[in-house]
Parts: sequence; C-alpha cells; structure tokens
Amino acid sequence: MSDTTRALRSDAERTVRTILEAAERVLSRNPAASMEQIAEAAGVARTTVHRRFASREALVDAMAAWATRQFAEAVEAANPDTTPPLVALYQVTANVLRVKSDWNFAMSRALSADPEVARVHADVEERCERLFRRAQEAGVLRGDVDPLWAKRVYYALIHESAQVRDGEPDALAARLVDTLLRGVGTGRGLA
Amino acid sequence: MSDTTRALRSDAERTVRTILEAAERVLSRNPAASMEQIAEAAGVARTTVHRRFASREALVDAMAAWATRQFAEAVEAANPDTTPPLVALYQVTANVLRVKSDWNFAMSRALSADPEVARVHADVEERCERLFRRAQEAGVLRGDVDPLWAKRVYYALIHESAQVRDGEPDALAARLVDTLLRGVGTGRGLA
DNA sequence: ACGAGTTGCAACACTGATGACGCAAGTTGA
DNA sequence: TCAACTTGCGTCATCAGTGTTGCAACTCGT
Repeated sequence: MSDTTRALRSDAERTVRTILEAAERVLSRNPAASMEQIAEAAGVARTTVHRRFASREALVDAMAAWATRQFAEAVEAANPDTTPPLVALYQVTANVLRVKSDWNFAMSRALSADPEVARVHADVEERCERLFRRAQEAGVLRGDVDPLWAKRVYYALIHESAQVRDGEPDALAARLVDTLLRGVGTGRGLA
Repeated sequence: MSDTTRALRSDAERTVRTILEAAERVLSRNPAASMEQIAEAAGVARTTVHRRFASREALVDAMAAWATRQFAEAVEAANPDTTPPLVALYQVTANVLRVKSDWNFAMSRALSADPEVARVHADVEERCERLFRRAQEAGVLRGDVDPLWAKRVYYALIHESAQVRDGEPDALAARLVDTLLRGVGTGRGLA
C-alpha cells in the first residue's frame, strides 16, 4: 500500500470513527432514529454514511464490534485472572464504567451476528465468571447466593452506574462494589 | 345505558384487553414491532386494532395507563405508609414484581403525556420515597448511602428480578430484599 | 327474524426511511 | 499542476408501516 493510500485511509477511518460516535450519541437517546439524524449529528451528509456502511444493520454491527473491542480491552487491562479478586473487581468495574458510559447503546446490541465479535464477547463473559468464582472461593462472595444471580446484580449495578453522567469513574466503581458486597441495609431487623 | 349496550361494551372491552396484552408481549420482545405483528399476536385483524386505538401512540399510551393503574394498585395493596418499613418493603416488592413481569414494556414507557397517568405515577414514586425515608429513620437502611442511589439500586433489582420468568414472586422478592440490604459479599476483605 | 354492533377483508393514499446514482467541488500527497 | 480520493448535494426508485374506508358476514339480545 502506498503512503498516499495510507494517508487517505487514515482520513476515511477518522470519518468512520466520527460517524460511530455520533451514532452512539443519537441512538442511545432514540434507538429508532433515522440515518439522516445520525448523519446530521456526525456533521456529514447522509450519503456519506451510506458509503461507509452498506446498511443500517451494518452500521449497528460496526458499533457493536467497536464497543466490544473497547470493552474487552477494559477488562483485559485489569488483569482479572492474576490480581486478587477484590482488587480485580474494583479495577474491572472502574474500567468498564469508563467504556460503558460512552458506548451504552452499542453494548446493549453486543449480541452480534459476527462470529469474531461473539467470540470476544463470550471471552469477556467467561473472564467475568472466572473472577466471580475466584471471589467466592476467596470468601469475598457469600457462598449461599446463586452465582448467576450475583452476576446479574453486578451487571444491573454497572448498567445503573453508567447512566450517572457526573462523578469520577473510580468513585462510582467504589460505591458500586460497596453496594454489591454490603448492600444498603444496616443488618438490623434481619433474621 | 341499556343491557344490550352494556353486553356489547363488555365484548369490546374484552377485545381491548386482549390487544393490550398482545401488544405487551410483542413490544417487550421488539419495541419496533409493527401494528400488524401486534394484531396477529392478538388474533385480530390490523384494522380492528386501529378501530380501538386511533394511532400507535394511542395504543402505547393506553398500555402505559393500564400498567400504571395496575402498578399503583400493587403498591397500594401493601399499605406502605402504615406497615413497618421492612415488612412493607417485602410486600411492595412482591406485589410490584407480579405486575412488572407482565407489563415490562408498558411500565418502561410510563412517562405518559396523559396528566392523570402522570399524577398516579408521581404518587407511586412519592410513596416509594416515603417508604425509603421511613426505612432509613427506622435504622433499616444505612444512613451513609445516598437515598437517591439506594432507590436506583432498588429499581434496578426490581427490573432484573422481573426478567426472571421462573420462580415464585414471594421467593424472588425475598432474594431481592436480601440482596438490597445485605449485598452478595461476606464482609471479609472490606475496610 | 330483526337490528345494533363488531369483525375480517380488501383496497387505497400517504408518509418517512432506505439505499443507489452521478456529478461538481474540495483536499492531499506526489 | 496532476491524480487519486472523498465529500456534499440533488435525485431517484423502492419499500414498509400507518391510517382510512366500504362492504359482507357474524353474533348478540329481543
């Protein structure tokens, strides 16, 4: 590939990024938004969007692929397999929150048709489950709660925290993990 | 009104109920589903749906209104203002779960334009906040957690539990409240 | 059997979104 | 300046969903 081609491709990829980010902004507010609205938010013509993405479906798939990659990197960076469970839980949470708040819509559609994306997604899923298992074995998680339920609660709290636009990711992560492990009750009045 | 009219109206209202329930089933799976799909699920012709509901928007509004009323009744039935906080929390949770699992989509769109529906919704919201305040004053809820966050966590857990199709509402409610108050951690390894 | 009311069916017009073109104008590196 | 490439704009055809209407058929209670 020539330098010319490389420079031009770089331009093109910048446009792609711009469109993906605009699509996320628009679709997270209104999942039924038109390509026109997405193009407008990206500051390009609608035809340009269609030139980059063959169809609306292709655009959403690309968003899912991009978000999934970011997601995987965020989890990876926390070394969830080698760090002590509790520390890993904090790290993963903080990193994921950073990504999730920016790619909320895309990640909700992460059940992509693309097998490669599905693989990465399944990989992250399994890493998460391993972490929870390690946490339980280490005595951080109660043994009498359904691991599946614990994971669902964790995801729900992630989802909830990601909606909060203000606040440092680290502070949000700290509150999230605190709530996940201790709940919001005092312990008084319980059997 | 004659007996004839009453009988016929009763028939008509049964059709309306059928359509509302079908719409909930279809739209909860795919919010962008067409009127055609809703009609098919209800076992009626598309034109019949349009005869009962002037527009798609009117249908969704009617769903929201119906669900909101069910919702308000579920909360009301738990006497959240007079029962001890912890008991009320269990009762409200169990009752709401029963409704929510059947009217998931409709309740997510409960921010209706209809002022009457909005009033009922705000009423429930306030009842919930009063309950949480009472719980905090009674020492059931920790004083060092943001009440707004506690409420969000509660809603998130409700939402999550409502997805689970199997299991008794009472058992789900018990697990939910347990998780809300105690979390899923052992307390070991925390500062 | 009669009549009021409701339904299904077929047909219609309307709208908005989608996706594909060609062309002129702009940018960027060579 | 040239060549490759991209973009914006206008235009087009197509399609799906929406909402309306007329008519025949059906089910009630009387």
